[in-house]
Amino acid sequence: MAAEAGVSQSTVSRALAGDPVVSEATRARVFEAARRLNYAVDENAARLRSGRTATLAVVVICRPDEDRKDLNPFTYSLLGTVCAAASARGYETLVSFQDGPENLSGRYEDRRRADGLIVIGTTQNLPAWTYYRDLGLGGTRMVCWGSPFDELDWIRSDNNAGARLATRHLIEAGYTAPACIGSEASLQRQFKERYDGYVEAMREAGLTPRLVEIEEGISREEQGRRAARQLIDQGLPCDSIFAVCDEIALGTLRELSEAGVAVPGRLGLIGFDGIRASANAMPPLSSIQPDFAAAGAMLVDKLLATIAGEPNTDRRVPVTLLARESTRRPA
Amino acid sequence: MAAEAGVSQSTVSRALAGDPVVSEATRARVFEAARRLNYAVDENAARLRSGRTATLAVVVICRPDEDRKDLNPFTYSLLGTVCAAASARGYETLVSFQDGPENLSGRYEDRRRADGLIVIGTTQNLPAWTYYRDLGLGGTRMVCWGSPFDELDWIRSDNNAGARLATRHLIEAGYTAPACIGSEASLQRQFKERYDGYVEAMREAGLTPRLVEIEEGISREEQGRRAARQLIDQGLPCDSIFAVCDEIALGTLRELSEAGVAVPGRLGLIGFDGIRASANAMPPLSSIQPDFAAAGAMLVDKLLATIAGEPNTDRRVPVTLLARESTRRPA
DNA sequence: CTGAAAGCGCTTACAG
DNA sequence: CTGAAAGCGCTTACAG
Repeated sequence: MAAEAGVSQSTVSRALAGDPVVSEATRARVFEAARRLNYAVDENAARLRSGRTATLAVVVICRPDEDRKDLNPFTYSLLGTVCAAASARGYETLVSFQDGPENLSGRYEDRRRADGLIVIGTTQNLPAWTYYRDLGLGGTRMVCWGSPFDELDWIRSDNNAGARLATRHLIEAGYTAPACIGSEASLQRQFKERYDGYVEAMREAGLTPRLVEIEEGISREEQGRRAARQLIDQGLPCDSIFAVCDEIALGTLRELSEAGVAVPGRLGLIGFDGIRASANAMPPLSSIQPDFAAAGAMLVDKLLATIAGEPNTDRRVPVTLLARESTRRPA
Repeated sequence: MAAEAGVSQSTVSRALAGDPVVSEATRARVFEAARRLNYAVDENAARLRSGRTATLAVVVICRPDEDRKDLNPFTYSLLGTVCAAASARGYETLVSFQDGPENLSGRYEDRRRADGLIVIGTTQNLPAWTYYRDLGLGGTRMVCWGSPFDELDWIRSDNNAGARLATRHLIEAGYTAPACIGSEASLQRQFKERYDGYVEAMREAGLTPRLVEIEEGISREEQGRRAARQLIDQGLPCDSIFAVCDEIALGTLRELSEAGVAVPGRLGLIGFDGIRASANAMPPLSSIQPDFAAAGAMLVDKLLATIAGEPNTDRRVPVTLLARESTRRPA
């Protein structure tokens, strides 16, 4: 390659790396030769020598034995925006889906495979999150979405603002008894934050909060179904529902629909997360949507700041109201 | 590290790589030392020296300017199973989402970043597929899902069998005039295969096929909506619909639903792809589901066979019928 | 079964 | 602005 361009190996390297010190004429000659030979830099050698990997590892935590095709679509959307944000900043992404203890492995930095780690996915896999917490405490650079722990760097939706937005939307639409299907105790800490926001908005409106606590150890959809069943069995002591995530809300909606409860007539319903499937529900589900692109960008930027040893205090992804047909329109 | 274990560098390498030639006692000593020092092999150096990357690149083609969170969920599910299959075979996955010409880059092999390439994603981006076709013709080892071209290795659903399954399901349920919302000309060649299967099943039942051709250049959902609108405007000259993909079927369902057409009473509806969102539709959408895990495994296995220079003739992913509420039950 | 030595293909001080 | 040289941390013949 150096021979083809008629320069030294060093100059080839500098030209291709965009070092401004090489002359324009030389650079052109080198690029032309590279094109002729279909030459590309061996990244293994480059990375070995330079010590930089320009790669971020993205770990998606799954529920044990969960079918890969059935992951929460929220997770997939977040994966997409994380990879896009990394790419926009010149980083490639090494992606893996992990569930059981036998395939947990986050030693990307030690192995010089990546400069740091972004961990996303289901909260419902405590052993996996414990493994990654310990790794992070051991010095691996990482940022999380959905960790049940607070020790490590994380990014989350602005859950308080979103829950207040949802609750006020119900109240402004004329509902006077919004209940919340959610949890104070779930490993998914965002649920508690959303419930707290709901409680605050209710109190401010002079209304009494009502929580239907979800059951643990079953799918989100099934949680929504069972909570709806419970409300139906109690004779529907509410006129609307704020469900703390869309997957739960979709289960709730199906159960209500099968029981013949009219939405939004008899019961208004709003979820949280703004997943795409909520638009396909009937009626289309109102929701609170985080800015997905911002979420991906914030995860990547926080990790890059950590790697560079710079401060980065952004933690909350802004959210907006998606008012669709599962809630009445405000008067 | 070698000092810590009291052996040579060569022996450390052999022990950690699992070379059966090293004695059990030595291996144990090396592993113990690695644990103490928290040592991990520098993969850049290992890969440089050995020439193997144990990595597959996975490229997801997006529609230009498409929001990363709005990709067809089919694509995300396939991404998940591809990564899982690669991981099960000892390969890591370098994932990137590509759309515009400025971020098209598939030179993973040249750069020694990966041993080969799996390309999936939307068919609706001809420049991207053209780029990858040329790359493949130039010798890059790759396998595709969704390419509008036939030149390269590909894996697809068993579209003929699936379409026949769907059509016969409608006929057996008592529908006598199933139409097809699909395409003979779409870049998505799978649509033509599905239409052909529909036509065959219709002919075998002595029925006359009817195609509602989708419009190009709009989203799948919008294609479904417009086709439904067209049928409604024609006074519904059919009693059921086979839509060639779920995203189209969901658009169709929404349009029918807004127009007050009862599904499955006035019109039966079945889609294709078995995406998760179809289960959340109201009524839940019947569909043809490819075996996603098999799809991911077949893509990876075909690529690994190509890399190893071995034959691999598997191309068709088996499909099954998902009979849900959008079609009447067979008598 | 283990060790000494070569070399994978780069980047980067250092020198000019 | 360019080149000669060192060396990143491994793996792998080769020798014993």
